[in-house]
Amino acid sequence: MVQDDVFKKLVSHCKEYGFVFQSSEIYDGLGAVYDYGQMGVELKNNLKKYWWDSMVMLNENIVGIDSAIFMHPTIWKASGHVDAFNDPLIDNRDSKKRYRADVLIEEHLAKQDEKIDKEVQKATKRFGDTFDEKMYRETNPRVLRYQQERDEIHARFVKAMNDNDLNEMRQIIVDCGIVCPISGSRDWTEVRQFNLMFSTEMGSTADGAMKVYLRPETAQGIFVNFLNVQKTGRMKVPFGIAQIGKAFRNEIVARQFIFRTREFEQMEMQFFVTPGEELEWFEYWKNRRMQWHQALGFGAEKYRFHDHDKLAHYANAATDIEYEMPFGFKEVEGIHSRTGFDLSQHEQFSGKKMQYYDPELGKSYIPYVVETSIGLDRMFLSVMAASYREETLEGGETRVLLKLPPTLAPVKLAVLPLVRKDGLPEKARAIVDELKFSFACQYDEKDSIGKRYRRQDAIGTPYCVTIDHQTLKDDTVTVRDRDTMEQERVPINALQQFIAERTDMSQLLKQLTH
RNA sequence: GCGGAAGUAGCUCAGUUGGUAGAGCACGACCUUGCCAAGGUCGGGGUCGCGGGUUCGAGUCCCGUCUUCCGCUCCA
Repeated sequence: MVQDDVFKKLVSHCKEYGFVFQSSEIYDGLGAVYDYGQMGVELKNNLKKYWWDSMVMLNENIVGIDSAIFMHPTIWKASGHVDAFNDPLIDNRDSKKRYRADVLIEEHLAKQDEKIDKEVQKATKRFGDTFDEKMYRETNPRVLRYQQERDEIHARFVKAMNDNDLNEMRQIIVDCGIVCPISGSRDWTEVRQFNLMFSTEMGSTADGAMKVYLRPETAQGIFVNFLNVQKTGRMKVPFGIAQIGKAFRNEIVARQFIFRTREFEQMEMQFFVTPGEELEWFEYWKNRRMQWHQALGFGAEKYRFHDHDKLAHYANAATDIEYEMPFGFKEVEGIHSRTGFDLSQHEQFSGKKMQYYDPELGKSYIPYVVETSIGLDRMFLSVMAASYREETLEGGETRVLLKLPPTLAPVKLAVLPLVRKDGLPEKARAIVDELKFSFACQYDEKDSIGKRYRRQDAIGTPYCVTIDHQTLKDDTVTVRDRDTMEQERVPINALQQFIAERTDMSQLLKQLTH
């Protein structure tokens, strides 16, 4: 309830101060699509830089690429997305619940298996040691009948899935008398196909256009360029390829502000290793990635790993890094040991060898992949949630501030003349003109100095430089710290260094190297 | 997609039994003050989410629709 409140305020704050706007707002908005405003884009760019530098700059065996959003449609067959991202869905009219039709049928088949096993178990008890289970399964009329029913349904189900026959799937559900677990009713809607991939057409429609997809993940752009980068970059396993880019998923339900959107940005790094070493590297990247998050200083207790119990078909280890959002611990980053699945698939579908010749081992192999994949928009949300504060000051006044890591702040410093006369504005402008080549600066002379400080607090500006009458005499200014609200006097010619050593990206990156 | 709630100025909200839209903050100009927001004067800004309907008249009642939030569902 209280947390809910905080979340609402955060969303309002994002809009009011130009961080995040709803897409197409003047046309009533477009569902689950958001735009980043003048402050948001700066924060987002800084997050990208933090990630990119930590990957590409700090690791000599990691390089970046920027692959196109459009890719050959066969790539999505090879990756499994065409099949896996196509769910046949069915609704129960009484409970209003939605199910995956294939899951309902699979569950029914599993129940059928249980029934048979029960019969066998009963018989085992009855006959004791002399019981021949195999014989019993093959000859007992009741078991045979159950088994036959089950096999028939199974055969129909497999065929329906292969043919993508939605009507048949519904018919199986009806024929099996499958009921909704909630309502117990058999009042089912039609089965509808829901494709999580957006598609469009490439080329002239007159002479038969090609259906192409908007990529549902950036990873495949890395896999299909694996050999290009390895060969032209003379990369040796183990090495990694990093990429930041947009991806698109037509989510059935996309909610919770920018946590789940239909158009989103990923920062992914695929690390290619010798098969057999992947689990060590998986551990290595788990720790490296957690360190990256925690270096932001929001507190270690805000993060946790969530290991997957159920692994995807391509993975042999997987974990999420979760951050405690106002609505609970939520996945921000995934780390997966993807084995050789992706490259093998592309080898098979493209007919091209996707192998690496290892000079040390003296042989070729398909490298295994350890993936780190972070949702930039989620990361953005976690940073905003972690930074948003409402403070009560001595004297009962309140202030709203974004306690952003200075390195990530959209504006590094505001330059403020204490009064709008006596040449102070001119002096302030001169300072901005000098520092704007190094830092994102803001100049503000409107309203009282206290009000201006609060405005900067609200967008997370770490330092406010104030020009007063003493400045005119000795060329010093006061620098006010966002978090402590304390001021210190700094000579103008020392400002550049003062701000740099507190806001430069290297300050954050240096925490990662030990 | 289903159920529930909501949508009035940039933000937070008020608006009576239906009678032609308000407040605070924010924003702009000027004056004043000058180191932690909310002094003074003046001003800009809303076809009340959108579209229908009922009515002499709809922010208010009815229907549809869009968007957001919560729950369900989904998230290889």
